[in-house]
Amino acid sequence: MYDAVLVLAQTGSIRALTMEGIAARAGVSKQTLYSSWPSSGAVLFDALLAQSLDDDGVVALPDTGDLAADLFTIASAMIAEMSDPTQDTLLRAVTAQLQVDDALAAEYRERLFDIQQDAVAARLTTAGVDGADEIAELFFGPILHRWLLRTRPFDDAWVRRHVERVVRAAAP
Amino acid sequence: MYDAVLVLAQTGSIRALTMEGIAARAGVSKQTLYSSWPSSGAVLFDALLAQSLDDDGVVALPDTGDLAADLFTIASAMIAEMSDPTQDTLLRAVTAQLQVDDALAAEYRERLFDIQQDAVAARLTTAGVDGADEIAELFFGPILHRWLLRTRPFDDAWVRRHVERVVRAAAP
Amino acid sequence: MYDAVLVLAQTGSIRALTMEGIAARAGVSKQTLYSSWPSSGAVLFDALLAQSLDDDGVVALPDTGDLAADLFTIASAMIAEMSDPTQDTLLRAVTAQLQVDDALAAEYRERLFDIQQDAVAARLTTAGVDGADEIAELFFGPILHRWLLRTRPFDDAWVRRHVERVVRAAAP
Amino acid sequence: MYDAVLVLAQTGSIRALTMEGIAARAGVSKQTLYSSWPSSGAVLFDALLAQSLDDDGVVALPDTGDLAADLFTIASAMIAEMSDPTQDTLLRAVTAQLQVDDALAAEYRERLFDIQQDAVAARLTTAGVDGADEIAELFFGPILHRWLLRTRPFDDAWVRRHVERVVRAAAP
DNA sequence: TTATAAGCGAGACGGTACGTCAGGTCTTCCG
DNA sequence: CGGAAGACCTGACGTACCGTCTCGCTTATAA
Repeated sequence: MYDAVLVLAQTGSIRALTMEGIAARAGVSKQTLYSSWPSSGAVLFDALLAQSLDDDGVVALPDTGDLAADLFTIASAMIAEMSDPTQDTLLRAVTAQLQVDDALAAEYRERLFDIQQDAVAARLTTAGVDGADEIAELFFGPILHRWLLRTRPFDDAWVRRHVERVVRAAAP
Repeated sequence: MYDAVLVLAQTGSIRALTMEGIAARAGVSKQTLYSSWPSSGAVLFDALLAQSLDDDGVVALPDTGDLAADLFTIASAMIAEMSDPTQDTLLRAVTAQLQVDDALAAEYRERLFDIQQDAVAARLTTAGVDGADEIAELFFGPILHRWLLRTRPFDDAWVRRHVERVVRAAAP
Repeated sequence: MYDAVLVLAQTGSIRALTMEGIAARAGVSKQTLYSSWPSSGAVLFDALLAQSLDDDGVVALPDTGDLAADLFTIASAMIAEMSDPTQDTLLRAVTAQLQVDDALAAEYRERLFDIQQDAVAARLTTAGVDGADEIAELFFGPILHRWLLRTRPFDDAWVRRHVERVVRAAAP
Repeated sequence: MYDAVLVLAQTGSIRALTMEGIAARAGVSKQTLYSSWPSSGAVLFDALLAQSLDDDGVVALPDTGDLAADLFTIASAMIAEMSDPTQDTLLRAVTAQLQVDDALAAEYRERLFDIQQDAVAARLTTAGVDGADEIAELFFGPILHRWLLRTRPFDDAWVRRHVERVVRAAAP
């Protein structure tokens, strides 16, 4: 099932990611799809999740003792993921649905976003940062911003500067 | 025309914002709509723009000499706008379309986002900040993040802390 | 099982008489249903049969020596049965299926219709009528006609006149 | 549109006469079909009507002065029509729907059946028959009966005998 | 002033996808 | 090990919008 989603995300446009299309591609009836997911957004989201978990199974963040270096590593990994065309297509499709579907948005927060953010916040707390949640937002926000609005491509130098700024802002 | 969009954005759900619905509400044929805009996203976007411009006509940012205070004012204004239910509905509908429609995304950047960002960057430059564009991203990113993911409601205290962090990060 | 059919025929519309619905109502899996009957028509038909047989067990026609009186009795009984809402619903559902399903139609003739017709034909033969089968058709035809097309409600006076006409037509 | 229906009625089984199939065969969208007819039964019925009217445009019954001969002509024409495979398929499909759809049944009576019956009743009245409506029922009933239940094929000898019986029953 | 054209409303149309229902088949698992 | 349970594919249902199109009716300009 997820394979079908991924294939469509790779080959077709974002518009091809419909319940009808996924069912057809997976050789599965629509009914079967609807019995497992209530909407195309939910399927895409789970496919995304499955895809992410294939990689590492759990969100394990590095802790080398050097906060800036670790944040750079984390950001680079995120960006690499978001830059993969398949992931990008899926993420954008899901993001579009999140605007429209509150239930899906809540699930997204619970099962994907909060976990990431909490992990980063934990790493920040380890480094002695106060208000780690909000610093985590400061860390994620601009990355989301650049990706969502496609204002500028990501590059390592920017990531490095971004991390420096976050670290500086986190200082007491 | 824009009135129709706004009425639909107020009363109906986000799903009601279709070409068909707008045309019907405006007492206009679909053809007339299509002759002015290529997609529902474009209509919504222009309605959004028109709505914003009704308020002030131009993006005039304050410059009291106190950077933190000015950024707080700017952020508060943005947040107030994004918190208005009508604007919120419209913005989310447009944001959803931006993921799918590249042309619309480009127009959005040109006609709405860059202007805001450039204005803030200019204000930052005035305050002697280096790399103002990236600081502007740092400023907007977390606000977008909170709004888009609805992680937490906005409140003045958070805005104040956020601005402080941005200012601190901008320091040389 | 038949109970489920009858309950559905009473309470729901004719459209509720589906394999799925009957299985659900009977608390039985569809497979169980299919293992005993090949189609919804067959279930309905057997339910109909069971229902009829509950009443008298066998088609026993009166023979008082007065042909017209006996035909009137027979017709009245038929009409009473067809006027019962539950029976009516079932009969119409079966009749609809008969048009589509030849096997069912054959079974219907063998197990329900021919028996009735032969009984009437036998009664007619007893009364010295030639070509009793065709007279039986003359007897049943208009009743079926009125019921099927709902042209006019049944009433005793009409039945009486109808029987008279059949008797007159049967005369040598 | 009607062509599509007729082609399907000829080539496919009675089960192929669906809204989806008709639309596809006619090269028309389902919406267009639904904008003209509320159900497949209605389309089939109109196709049937159009087909009948193509032949003669109006129900013109013969009046040679010889009632039995005229009834024979009428019955033969009816039977010929009902024996045409295409017409037969259509008629059975419609008949099946009539059991389920009251609105369609009413329309059928008004636009097809009553007209036929009234014409025959008028011819009977011309011949000095009392209660012509009920005699018309006596005339149509057994024909419907034989066709509907497929008890026996039609043949001229039976039709002749049937007409004789009707005439005899109609005598005062 | 009248003819001509442009613009607009209305809405029909071929499509695609939606979400649902029922029909039959096939596997699985329990007694 | 045989039959009940339920998952599954299929196909049709009726609906909502999409983007294109044709039809008349205004209305405004030019002859």
